[in-house]
Amino acid sequence: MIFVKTMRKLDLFEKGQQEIAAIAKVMSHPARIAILQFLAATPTCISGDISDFLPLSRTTVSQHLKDLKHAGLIKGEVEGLKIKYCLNKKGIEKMKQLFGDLLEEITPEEEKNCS
Amino acid sequence: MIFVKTMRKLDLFEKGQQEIAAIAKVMSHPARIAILQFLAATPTCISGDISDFLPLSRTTVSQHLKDLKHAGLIKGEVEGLKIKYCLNKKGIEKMKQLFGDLLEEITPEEEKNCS
DNA sequence: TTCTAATGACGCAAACATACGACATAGACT
DNA sequence: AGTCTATGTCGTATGTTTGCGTCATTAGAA
Repeated sequence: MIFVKTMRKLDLFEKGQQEIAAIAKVMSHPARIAILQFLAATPTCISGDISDFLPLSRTTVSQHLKDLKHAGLIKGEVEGLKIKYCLNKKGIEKMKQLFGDLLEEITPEEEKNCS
Repeated sequence: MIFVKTMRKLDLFEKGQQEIAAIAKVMSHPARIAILQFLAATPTCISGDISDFLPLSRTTVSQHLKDLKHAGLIKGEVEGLKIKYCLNKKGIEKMKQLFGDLLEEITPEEEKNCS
């Protein structure tokens, strides 16, 4: 493997670090947060009225949905012409555990503080 | 405010969504995760042997440290020529709470699942 | 069959992130 | 003063993300 100066070096890190970074990246845009919240709050797993709900074009929302789906945080289910989206319990749980473990690991103990 | 086609629309979202997205963005690179873990594991808040520890150039690590500092997750303290870095308890706690609240909010209840 | 509506895929332009070498600075040590 | 060392800043090349318009597809309606 040849590394050019500007090549990303993500894979030089540990698998756990890569995993949490990947899931954090998905959460790093307010639109995707908003989509997750919308799906959590909407009892009937309604499809792309998500586009109407967000201040973004339908195309852009579709893109964000793809990212969320790819990360395993949501699921899509065809229902005639429309598509029902909803949270993927398994993916959300996974994320919860990843973040939980990390946050526990990096909780500072008082005596280690510099100032 | 004029929006060109390609302008980011981050500020069209709610403040809470922006906050969590911003903190998630900081966590979205394995190098920064690794730095936080290193600081948590190193009792003596050691400075830039972080660069030696990571498979990145000193300049790049410095950049990541700046990002973490800017996000309030770490602190730097000058000590003669060297600089002691360590976790910022307050920032870590804040992140913990933000993620905790969100994860609780988007926890799917069984009956809402599509499939 | 033909029309319409919901959606994803493709491709572009602007903005942003990553990585690094080269330079600048500032403390410590002759 | 000069020199070395630890560090940050700047510029720059390349890669990635965001946002959207346009197109193709597919399911239902007429």
